[in-house]
Amino acid sequence: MRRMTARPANTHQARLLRLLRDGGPNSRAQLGDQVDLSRSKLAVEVERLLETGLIVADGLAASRGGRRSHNIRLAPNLRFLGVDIGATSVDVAVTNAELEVLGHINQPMDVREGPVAVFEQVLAMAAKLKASGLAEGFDGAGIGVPGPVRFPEGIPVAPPIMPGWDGFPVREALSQELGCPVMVDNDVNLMATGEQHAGVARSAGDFLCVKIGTGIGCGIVVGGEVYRGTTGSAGDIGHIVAVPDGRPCACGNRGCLEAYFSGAALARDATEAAQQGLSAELANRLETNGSLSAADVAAAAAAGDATALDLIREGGNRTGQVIAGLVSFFNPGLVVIGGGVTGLGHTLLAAIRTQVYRQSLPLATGNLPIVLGELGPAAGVIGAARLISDHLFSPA
Amino acid sequence: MRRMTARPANTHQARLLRLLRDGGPNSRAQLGDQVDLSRSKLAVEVERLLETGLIVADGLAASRGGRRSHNIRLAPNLRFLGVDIGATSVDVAVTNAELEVLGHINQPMDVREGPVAVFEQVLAMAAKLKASGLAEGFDGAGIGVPGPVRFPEGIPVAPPIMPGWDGFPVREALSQELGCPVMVDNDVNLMATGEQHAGVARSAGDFLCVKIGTGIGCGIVVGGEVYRGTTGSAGDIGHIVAVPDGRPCACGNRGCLEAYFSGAALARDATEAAQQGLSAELANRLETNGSLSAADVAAAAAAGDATALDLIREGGNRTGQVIAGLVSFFNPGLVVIGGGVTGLGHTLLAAIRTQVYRQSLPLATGNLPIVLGELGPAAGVIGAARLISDHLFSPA
DNA sequence: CTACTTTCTCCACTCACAGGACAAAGACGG
DNA sequence: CCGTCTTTGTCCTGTGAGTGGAGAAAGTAG
Repeated sequence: MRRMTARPANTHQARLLRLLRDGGPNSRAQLGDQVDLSRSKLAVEVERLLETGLIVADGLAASRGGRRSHNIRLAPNLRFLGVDIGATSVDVAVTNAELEVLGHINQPMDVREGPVAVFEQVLAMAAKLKASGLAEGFDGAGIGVPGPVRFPEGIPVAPPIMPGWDGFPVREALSQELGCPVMVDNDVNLMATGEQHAGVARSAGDFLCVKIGTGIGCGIVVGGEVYRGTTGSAGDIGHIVAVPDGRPCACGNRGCLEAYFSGAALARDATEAAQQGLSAELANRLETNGSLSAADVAAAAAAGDATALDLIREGGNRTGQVIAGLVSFFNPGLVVIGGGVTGLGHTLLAAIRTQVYRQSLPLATGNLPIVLGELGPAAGVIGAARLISDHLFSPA
Repeated sequence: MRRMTARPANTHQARLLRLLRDGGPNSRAQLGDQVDLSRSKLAVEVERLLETGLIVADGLAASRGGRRSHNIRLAPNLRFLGVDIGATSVDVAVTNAELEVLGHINQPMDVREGPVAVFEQVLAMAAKLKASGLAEGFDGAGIGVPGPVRFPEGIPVAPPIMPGWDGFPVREALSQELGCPVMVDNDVNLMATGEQHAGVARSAGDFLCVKIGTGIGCGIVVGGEVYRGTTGSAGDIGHIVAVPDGRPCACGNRGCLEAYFSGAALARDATEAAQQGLSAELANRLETNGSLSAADVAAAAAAGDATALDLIREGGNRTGQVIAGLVSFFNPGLVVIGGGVTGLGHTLLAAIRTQVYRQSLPLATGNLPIVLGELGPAAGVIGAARLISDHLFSPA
């Protein structure tokens, strides 16, 4: 099937497409109220968009006391692919033009196997979603990778946990394979984008989105736009020094945040605690599973295990100390905590909150919500879909 | 005398005014090359600006092989007032429309005496500059204050070191007194603005400007625009925790950066060292002056005093550790070090560089210059003039 | 059937702007 | 001194985006 070929011809059309994406179907009159254009001009632009097939006018809305309006909506067959590549698993989802998730698959994977193997798996997952009848094809795809990206070109640069990806032209390669436009970004930035589009950060202008998974990263949003830094590594807070001359870290330095807290560090510390006989609960799980993960610690904590709770609290304290510094520096209007460890829930959140409210400036924390993300694993894929849709809904 | 009453009527005019401000006098043809407007349209806008008196056409430039061009320049009698209020002194300067400093006065002052007393002094200093013939009046004034500011209203909010200023309508009050438009910002932001306009940061898009004076602050520039945060306290890094559970700080917490390094901390540590007999050089100066300042430490260090050098190095290390964290987080393209302690020079810079290059991510530090500001005490007043000129050279 | 409301279309008019023709003013060679 | 070339600046007309009003279309309420 022939996919979306047209792009908005001007900023008015782009504006209209985004309104329809974010606000759902609308009449011409309602659109007119939002865009500050004369009805005549609006009608012209809508007509042109109808010609391109990007939007359709289907059926009439109920009357509101006068002539019934035509329902204008984005083409119902538009489909975006959202891909969120983590360190140990992939999420792939299909959305419609309104970025509603129609289907979502998660599979384990090892990012270190390199781009070729990973993309093979991603394409198979995409094919599976297609086969299930959710899409006839994709009009665009957004990809998140767990490392810094040279954004304009969509190429990972010097990613620590996925060395085989350095310099691999992700955007170009996937665009070729999928036959549609592709945009690539850091997974943390996409989580922030997702929470901004459909989650807790909907009304926030400047906010931070801390993702605690295998590692720790932070999405930075300034004035509604993701800030990526000079070389695309902004938000890479996992190796900020939390304790001067502290624990050795895998990166070669000492005292990095990730040496104290992250999915990996938590699993390691829990294993150690179990082996030292500090917690029967954890030892039990270790024996059953052969190894411990962050999820095990979460479960143990939920069961009331004191050691697990201590580990979470201590990690939260360290993380909170670092976030406190970032809050003083950046003065955000909101801090979102997300990622794989969200399962640790309110114990973690409480520890982080305590540190931030205690250490940051009162003026910066005065009215600062610190909350868990509300989209969970969907945040990344929604953010990815939003990324490509923002790109496609821009003047060509 | 009647001052500047007009404002640019549209973005084209604003653009032209800024070009003339930043690039100096120009012909219509040269302007046309820079603004991507047709000559006809350009001629119209220039004509209108000439009518308002914001620009003047004086004399003809030398021929470049054809008809001689008219020199277009900003009205030569335009004057901006730049005020930089520090903790212990004020800088006041007059600039022309091109933001060149025509006269600059510095006087000691205590910001804790409150806005009324301070403004009396500032107005006297402005009158002095006026009396010396540098200005017949001011077309606008920019003011920097050492604390957070609610920017749109120009009102300090909860400033720690100047409690008497909390909520004082600085912008409105000064605008009334001076009879011209006034803009207010944090002094650190203005230093960043100054270095961006006329200093080392001229070509930087995203950069940090760390000001080490009585306290420590950091100006954040994102995409060429100062980032102020949600409540105007962004960049307030003095009370970021450098050492968990470290030295007690005046703010009530422990281990704050300012407890380890700042003009005040350095003076205190030097006094202590002198009293403990660790340094003859410092003891000497203490006896002579009755007290020690950061400048004394700088002088002692310049004379080769080991204790002074150690103090600077140690402070630089602590500061560098904090900056390293910010560099990982923000991934700037440049870090500028400035403020009163610039006199500590390369000993300080070397310590900071060492820490940053050692602790931050290689990708973030790969091509990251860390340099001293080049404008010294003029940075703040130039930034202040730039602030008000940006405001006035915007469409009304 | 009339009065009123809301939605949408059509049309004439305005205005910003581009782009070319052209005038002004000088350099330079003969 | 004169023609030719170059650069600068002005004038004028055509075009296309956009506005705003008139009015048609399609309803509801009485």
